[in-house]
Amino acid sequence: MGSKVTSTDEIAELLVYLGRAARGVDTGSNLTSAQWTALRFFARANGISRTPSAFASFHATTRGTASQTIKSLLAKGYLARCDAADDKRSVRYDLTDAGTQVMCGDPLRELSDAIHRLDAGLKSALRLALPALVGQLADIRDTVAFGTCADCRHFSGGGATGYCACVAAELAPADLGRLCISFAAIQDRTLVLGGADKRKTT
Amino acid sequence: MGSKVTSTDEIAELLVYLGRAARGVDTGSNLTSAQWTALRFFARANGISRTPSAFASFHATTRGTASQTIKSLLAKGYLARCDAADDKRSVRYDLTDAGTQVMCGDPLRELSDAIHRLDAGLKSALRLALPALVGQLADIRDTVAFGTCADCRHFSGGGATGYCACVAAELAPADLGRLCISFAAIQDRTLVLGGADKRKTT
DNA sequence: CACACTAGTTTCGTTTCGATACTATCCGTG
DNA sequence: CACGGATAGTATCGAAACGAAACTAGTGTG
Repeated sequence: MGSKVTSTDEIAELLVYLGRAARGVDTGSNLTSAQWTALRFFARANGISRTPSAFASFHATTRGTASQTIKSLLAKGYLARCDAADDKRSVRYDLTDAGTQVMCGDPLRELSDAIHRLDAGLKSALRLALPALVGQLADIRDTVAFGTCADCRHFSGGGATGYCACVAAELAPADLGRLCISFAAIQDRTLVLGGADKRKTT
Repeated sequence: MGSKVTSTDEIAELLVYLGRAARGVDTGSNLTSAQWTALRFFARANGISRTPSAFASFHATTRGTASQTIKSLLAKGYLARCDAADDKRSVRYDLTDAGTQVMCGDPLRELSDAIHRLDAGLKSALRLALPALVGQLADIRDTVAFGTCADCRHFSGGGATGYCACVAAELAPADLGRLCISFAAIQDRTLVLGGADKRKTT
């Protein structure tokens, strides 16, 4: 094989291309690409997911590297250490006010603008297809996926609040719709392999 | 300001996430992420686009870095220097047999598989939405976009052959459907999902 | 309580990448 | 034709990003 190019391959290429192009140009506040990804993650993840380990698996890197990235953001004053969990090993990082401030200059905004300009049909198609794709990929790799409650198998109930079968509790409105490390994609397919919670961190 | 999260932002995040996750695990043939991207590009670009400069703008990097990546692939014997243009400054690189061989182990295959498993409707939606998105992004940034003839404004005529208004000539079948540096996106694409509203597997 | 395991951090060496400078070639203008 | 200015490609260097490994500390299971 190798020489036959299907539309599937083309889609894959475009995804990689967009993912790289999305890094954009850093205007002003000089953060590196990794730092932006981290800041974005901590801005968007729910309480139980704002940890170095969770960010490491989200960013597909090691915990050591993740720790370094976080440290640099701490030094800049954009993140604050905030350990308030029952597990004393665990550390939670929150965005500071300066952190939320600087997020306004996120270079990803360019990509958001481009998406915003898309035809509404195309946009909602993306809104459906991409989470599904993330789920498929995580399934193939047998790794953790990330996603938000709306696409999560653990979630039930709609409206302003809802129930998460994973933490076994009603969700705070603030955490609803945020990135979650315990996310498990809803699969259209019937071939789902069993485990609801498959985690693997090296 | 920055705290309201729209579905647009979610899409952008997912694209970045997928783009990074798509790097996959390198099985066997140890090429770096940049080297894979280069190899993929030279495998998929048409004649006038297989140059260091074109790759540099495709990969959103500098010509110097692009040159280095290419050099490493030359050393491995996956690319061959092949300057046959009228412009003596310009250099064209082609994949060697070993290069096409090694492309079979492309880690991007995992992502392709994931796409392949998607519902057909979602997949064709991606096939429409992503090129449009690339076009919008290039438009906002005022940079070059990359794409294939099917989505290109310069292209007309269908079937096995077609006319490219940019090179002002009929295209060789081999170059039809390959990446082109002179690509210009068709702007107003809308999603027309046929009557078959798909929700199920296969 | 011993053992295995996980969370987080630090250190170190490799690799990668961007900025810069340099050469060769093309092209337009007088 | 000569002379700039622009463009294609390359080489060099320093900063950073990253992965691997070692280390500390807390958890939980037998």
